[in-house]
Amino acid sequence: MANDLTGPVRVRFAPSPTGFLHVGGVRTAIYNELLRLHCGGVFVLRIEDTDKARSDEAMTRQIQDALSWTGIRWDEGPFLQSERLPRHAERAAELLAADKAYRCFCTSEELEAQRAEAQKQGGSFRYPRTCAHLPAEEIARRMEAGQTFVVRFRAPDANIQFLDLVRGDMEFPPESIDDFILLRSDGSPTYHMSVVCDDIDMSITHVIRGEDHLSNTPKHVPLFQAFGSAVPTFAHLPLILGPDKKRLSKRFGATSVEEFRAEGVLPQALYNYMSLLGWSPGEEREILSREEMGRIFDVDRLNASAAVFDREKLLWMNGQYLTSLPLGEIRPHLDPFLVEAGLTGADPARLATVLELHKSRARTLRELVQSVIPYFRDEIPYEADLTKKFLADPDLPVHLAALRDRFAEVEFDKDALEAALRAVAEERGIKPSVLIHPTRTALSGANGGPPLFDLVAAMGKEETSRHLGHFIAYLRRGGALPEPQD
RNA sequence: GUCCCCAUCGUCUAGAGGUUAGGACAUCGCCCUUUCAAGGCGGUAACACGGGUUCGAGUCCCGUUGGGGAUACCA
Repeated sequence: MANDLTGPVRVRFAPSPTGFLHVGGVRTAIYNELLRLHCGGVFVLRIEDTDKARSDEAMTRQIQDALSWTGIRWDEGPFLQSERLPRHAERAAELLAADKAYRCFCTSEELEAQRAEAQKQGGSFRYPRTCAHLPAEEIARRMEAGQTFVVRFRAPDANIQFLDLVRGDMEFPPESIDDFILLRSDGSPTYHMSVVCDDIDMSITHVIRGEDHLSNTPKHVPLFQAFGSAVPTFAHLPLILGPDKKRLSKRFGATSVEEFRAEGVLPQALYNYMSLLGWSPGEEREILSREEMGRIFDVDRLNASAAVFDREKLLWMNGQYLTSLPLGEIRPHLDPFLVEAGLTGADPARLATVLELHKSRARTLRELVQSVIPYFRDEIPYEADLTKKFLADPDLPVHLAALRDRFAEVEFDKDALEAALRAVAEERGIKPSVLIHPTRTALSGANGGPPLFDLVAAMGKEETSRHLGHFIAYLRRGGALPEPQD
């Protein structure tokens, strides 16, 4: 059970397609990928779709899309577990033939009653091995009579040991498991049978999965051994919690990849943030690419305690990526938001300019696109509490009119515009800021944003003049809405 | 109920017996600045509790408390 991480590994991510890929799943996939990136080897994608009632093809597709979008690449698969069921049953039959498993004729009802009784006595229920040693003739007789049976694993009576990279050497007493079911009465394999069989067939060396599987592992280990197969090394990742320290739920916002995507989170940011939830790179840098993390990934630095998902930090990190990534790289992710905002027809050059101006000011792609909408509007909506102080200055319309006239005469680059505005201010004996703030409102309707002269230059001569004209008229009307046109 | 896992600032974490307990998000203040961000500088803020072991414990052991997981012919 040496922690041998020197050679290539074979890892797998095995989600159930029962819904959207949630953040816990992505993180598991990421750690699998990082180990594969670090050690070399193969990353297998396996879809555990054996619960037909809850799985469908669309969800399988969805999970692959979500993984791809996040930037996770697998080498083999996707393998559909549902297609391998005959193989699992065949392997279970081998155990039966080798007397490492046996037929059990107890009915669910009987067992249910026993379980209820055991609970009442204050203990846990283990299958009492009622059918563990039925004589061959008895088995034959019952089968003859058409009695249904399940196939149970003959659990060994020895301590179960395995290596968990997160928690160290694990040891469980034999009582911690019972003769669990391998094949249901309809002959279909159970989860435990399927996973172990697949992990053997796919030569998985390292099983990285959620902590909810930790208590399944004592069942899986003796099964590997019963098949005479090498037991993989495990890593059980702690769960991700919500702000209430309970299992992460929808109550506190997005929990799936598609939701974060729809909010305008970049895949790089999601990948980076998720990888840091339960693992630390051992250096103080936190903004790390997938490649860098792959290089320095070290399972010893996986954390054993559950982590609270911090949406604020994710958004901060997204802002960092938005600021540092060149526009060309984020552009493809922007398109759905541009469509949503009705900006698909916008002048591409101007769009690029204003996106550039605003991208370091937004935390999400959605925010970014929202902040850019005013540049493409005929009318800028003014907020009353923003314009109040401008309305209080009776001279302002005249000042702005003068500014508008001056702007009409200058070249539209930011230095020339700034010089022009300062000149107007000086001529009129006012501070530049008296002109700057209302101009910003006239052009954007907002009180924040990029440097004013960048904004004016991006807006262009015509639009600037028009918006200033509107604002001057608005101020002259005393803030009233324009008269309706006939 | 039983079994298992976990426990450092509000949150993510560093810390492998001797540290002024470090960083990041959030928060507060200052600087920069026409504004908003970004950035820079600084502040508030943590070893759950109780026993051991040790010259010395955030670090090792036991217990308590708290949180989580598992207890299926689900995966």
